[in-house]
Amino acid sequence: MKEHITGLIEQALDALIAQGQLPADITPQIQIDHTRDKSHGDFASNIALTLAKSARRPPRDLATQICEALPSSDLLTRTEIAGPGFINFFLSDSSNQAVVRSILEQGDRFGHSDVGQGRRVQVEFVSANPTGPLHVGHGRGAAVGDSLCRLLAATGWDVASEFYYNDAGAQIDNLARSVQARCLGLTPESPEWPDDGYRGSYIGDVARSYLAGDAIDAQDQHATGAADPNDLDAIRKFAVAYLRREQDLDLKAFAVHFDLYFLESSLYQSGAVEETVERLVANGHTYEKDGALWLRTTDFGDDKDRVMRKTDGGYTYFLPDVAYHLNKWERGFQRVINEQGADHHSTVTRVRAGLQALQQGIPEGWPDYVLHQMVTVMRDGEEVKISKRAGSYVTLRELIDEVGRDATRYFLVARGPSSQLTFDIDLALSQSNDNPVFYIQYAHARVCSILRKLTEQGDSWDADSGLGSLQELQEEHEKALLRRLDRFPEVVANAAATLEPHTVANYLKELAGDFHAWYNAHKTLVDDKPLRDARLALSAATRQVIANGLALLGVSAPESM
RNA sequence: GGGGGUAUAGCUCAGUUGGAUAGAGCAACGGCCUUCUAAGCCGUGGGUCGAGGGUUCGAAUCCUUCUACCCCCGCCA
Repeated sequence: MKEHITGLIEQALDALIAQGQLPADITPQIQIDHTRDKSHGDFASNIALTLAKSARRPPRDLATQICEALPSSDLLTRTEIAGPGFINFFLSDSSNQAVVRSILEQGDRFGHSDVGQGRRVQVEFVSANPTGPLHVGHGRGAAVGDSLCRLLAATGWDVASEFYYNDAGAQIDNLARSVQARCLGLTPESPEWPDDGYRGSYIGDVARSYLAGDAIDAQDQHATGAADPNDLDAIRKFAVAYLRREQDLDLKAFAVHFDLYFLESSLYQSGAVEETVERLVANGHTYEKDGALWLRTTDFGDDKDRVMRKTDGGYTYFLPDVAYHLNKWERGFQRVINEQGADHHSTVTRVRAGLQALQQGIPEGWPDYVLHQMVTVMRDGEEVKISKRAGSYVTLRELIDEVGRDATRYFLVARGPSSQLTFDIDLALSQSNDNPVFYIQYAHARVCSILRKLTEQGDSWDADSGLGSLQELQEEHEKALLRRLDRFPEVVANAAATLEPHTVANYLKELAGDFHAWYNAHKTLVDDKPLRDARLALSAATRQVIANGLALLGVSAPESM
């Protein structure tokens, strides 16, 4: 529709230029906006305002001329000049109602598009090391990352989701020593407890399971426990598998799927890390200082250079990160999106710098990052500090168990990633009725209920009849709902383009609001059959869009509540 | 000290990328269920869009300077 109006304006401008009313050298940027206030029509353009200066004409005069030059269109009933020089476009009823047919015809594909054109995109998210269960911060990453995958898939991208983790570094050693200490009967209070050991009670669970000889099958890790508390390698392997399995269960409960789990250790085994170092050295972006090997990241916008090989010969974490991203590039992902917590912000510059220093033709701003700000958790009116080492934090699983998967996902995805998020458990529990996710789901369930009622009455609904009598939809509530439904594809496209899933959540809240208002004001199952069928068509279309939108957020659309 | 983020109603937050009179939900108050699900609807009150300056037809939105809070700034990941 926007394209249609843009085309009309273009024709009008061309005509005015041909008549010599406008200078030929203007370069109009035609912008069509949805109106905020329906008294301003359905769409508005500021074209006369932006052209006023170069045309040296008062904007309202210009607007009048443009309006007069507009070709006629079946889709419009009228245009008007308003305010300082806006041109408002009023759509005909039939063009407003056409969206119902589109929705019912396209079904669960309504709102999808093909802007991605089948290009590949990789989304990496969560990427938690297997040193403990997933906490609420990981949950935000999971909710946002998974929703991004769904949005990108819906807009025509070929999406690959990936989870990257370190199964061999210092933190894993720490994990193994912590589990070993538990195997030996130590507790975090013991004087012999390892420095910086993981203190959470789950470490004791891992130790017991190890000693019991349990067999662990995770998505990508398998191990069997042994009785020997002195076999640190066996403990390490077991602990990693055990905690990976825990995380798998967390992710499963959250309905989040990964196409690939990528091990940092594989980059060492394949020689990718060494190769990366050699290329960086060969390209002359490195130097030796204090017995360490440095990368001159300041050449690429960092505020200071970074150590890549430590004096002990080991590599700092960011070097495998660079090797990993080179690997992504070499796998053919011209677009990569990394969703991570904002506390990893400093790695963005370093990884990009390392990739530039490799001189492999990787674009400067590659890869994309979506950084979500911290989640603070409130319980009993107090902030719960997240500390894996101290073992005091709220796990994702606890949240899912307490407030449900749908509410948890919705809460975590409904805010812009760049905003800090407070997850108030007490609020989510005690006032779960006020949770917006129920409000949206309720709208969906209500439509299902109407259709059930129809069936109970021994009646059935004829979609063709409904689509044939859409002109019956003349109530203001119905027009508002039609306008809202029409915007869904644009909302999806915009959310995918800006990587902001929360805009879908906001849209759904508004859509549900429009529906509830209509539902209360006007009965659907009326005796007047054409009107009834038209309303059923509108209801079914609303249900479809709610279901499609919730699917993008990974939230279910229940048929009854 | 440097980098990133945030600041909008009492609280939690939107604000369609610079448009017309800044919006929801909670909380407060008052209404609506013998009628398709009241987890709903309708109404009332509530604002110096952190502060100052700038850009222009037009700013919550862009630029700039401050202020406050959060996160990073390790040869940890």
